[in-house]
Amino acid sequence: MEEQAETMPGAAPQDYESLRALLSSRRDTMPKRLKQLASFAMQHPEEVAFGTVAGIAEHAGVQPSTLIRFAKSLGYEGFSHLQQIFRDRLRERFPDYRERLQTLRETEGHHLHAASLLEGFAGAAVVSLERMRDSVSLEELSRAIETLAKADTVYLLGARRVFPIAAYCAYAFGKLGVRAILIDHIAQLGPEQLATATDRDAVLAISFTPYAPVTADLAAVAARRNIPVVAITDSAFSPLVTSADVWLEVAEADFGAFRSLSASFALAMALAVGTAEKRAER
Amino acid sequence: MEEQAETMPGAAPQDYESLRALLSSRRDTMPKRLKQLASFAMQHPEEVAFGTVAGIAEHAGVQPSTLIRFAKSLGYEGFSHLQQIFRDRLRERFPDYRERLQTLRETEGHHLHAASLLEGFAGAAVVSLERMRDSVSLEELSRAIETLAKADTVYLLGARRVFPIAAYCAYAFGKLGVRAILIDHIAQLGPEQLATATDRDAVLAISFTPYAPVTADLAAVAARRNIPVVAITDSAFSPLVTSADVWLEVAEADFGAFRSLSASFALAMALAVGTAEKRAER
DNA sequence: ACATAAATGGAATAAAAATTCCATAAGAAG
DNA sequence: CTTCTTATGGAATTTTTATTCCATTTATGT
Repeated sequence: MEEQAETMPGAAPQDYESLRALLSSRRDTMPKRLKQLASFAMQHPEEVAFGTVAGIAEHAGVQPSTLIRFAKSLGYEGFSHLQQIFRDRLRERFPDYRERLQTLRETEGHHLHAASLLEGFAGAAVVSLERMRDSVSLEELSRAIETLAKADTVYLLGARRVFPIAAYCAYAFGKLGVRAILIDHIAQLGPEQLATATDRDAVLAISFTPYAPVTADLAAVAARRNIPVVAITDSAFSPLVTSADVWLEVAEADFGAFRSLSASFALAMALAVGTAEKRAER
Repeated sequence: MEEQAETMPGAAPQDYESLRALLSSRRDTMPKRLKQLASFAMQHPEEVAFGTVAGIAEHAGVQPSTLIRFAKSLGYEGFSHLQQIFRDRLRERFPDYRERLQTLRETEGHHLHAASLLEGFAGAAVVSLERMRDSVSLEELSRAIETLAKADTVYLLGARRVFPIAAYCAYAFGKLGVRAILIDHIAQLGPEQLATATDRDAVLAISFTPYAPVTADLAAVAARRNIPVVAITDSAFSPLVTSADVWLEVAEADFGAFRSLSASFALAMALAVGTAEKRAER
């Protein structure tokens, strides 16, 4: 009775999709570490395709031997065998729009609408990002980073449609160890939330058409009090421009009535990380 | 005078396109076996990316040692180093990537850092969006839209990193005339904010690794009370999956320690608009 | 044709990687 | 609480893979 040992007798999935399915179906019965690995593998398939046992184990936070156990528990002979599945997947696929349109065309009526909505928003986001890549002034971006890096505390200003960006900045700055205060204007306390700012701090203000009056007003107040203002906005005609020491222009594309926020997010992230790194230099 | 040995002093191409260029420029001056190998490599790049020295040597009809000589003659430390270039190309499977890097390389030192940060975050966003386009299940997306369209009120659940998405949904649903309540968990009142929800409403829960416990907990509470739960999450192993009636998978790419949110945003927008339109049909 | 340098094949060696094994810990069943 | 099973971490081992080295061949210039 030796040797039968592992779970599935040779019934290991031979392609990525079946593997994915198997993993999903087993997610409730897997031991902790194996589950952890399964999750990692689905999130970083390229890493599994190219990495070494030791490297992947480290990134996934498990022991090397766990990878082998994992592969065997799925029916493979060893990790190398499992890795082959991940590699095959990368070999096959190359990006093409042709394929995408084809898929869209083949989508049955029932799902067609959902498909085109998703395609539309994803498309708008990609366009925005592409456009930003060669429209943002690096000169200004560097200056913005300088300004924020010098500040003691960064006050984050963004209302309505762009509030999510300001909220994300609060998260990112926090994680990076940069003191930041999100002016969320709760109970209409915006002015009071900003009241503690001095000229040794800085304001990061975000606003797009139609410009929320609060943001413009508070930015103006800050400027009058000599607090450095960095602005992210969509044109030279924005009310923020007059209050800003440095301003960055981002033109987002829209789909239907909704404009993308992707480019602004990317820009905000670059600002946050840039600021933290510049501070670390000191 | 030993050790200088190889042709180019460390000036090895760092990306596929430069390598390609170097190879064609040397086409006429290369010795027979190296030329043979160069030609093979250009014709079977995947094989070079995935294969072993012995395997590739056999296919290309040369000795294993020739591969090492080949790599060194191009300025690499060894074959493994050269192979990395081929692997990177498969990882970053996007057409104009090359062009991007070129621009980056031309950027002057002063702004280089800002430029690469921006490029990195924009790149991660685009990768996420592309990936989502062929990984999201339209079937599930349609079901999610159905579920939300039937609901009286949509309760929005998202904490920490993904809070901005939930906040944006609140904005979008509001504009579209769909009643929605953002559970912002202010003063730790999350459970109370959700208390008024009934089985005629629905919850839209969003959470990615590392999953914020609140979100999982509240989603579980909702499920127990028979409130339909739609989840946006990053893998089948997410704690949200067990509570969800429908769940949508989005795997975001990251740059440095920060993961993109672009794909999730696009998906959330599609959900919101899809929901509003479906309601209008009635 | 000869001398010299460059290129090649192939075995030997070194390095890196995958896999096994076992002691211990955590968990389930009684 | 005890016993038995399953899961886990980590070192030891084996296997695979890359690289080096050198004897031999092939090309190059005089």
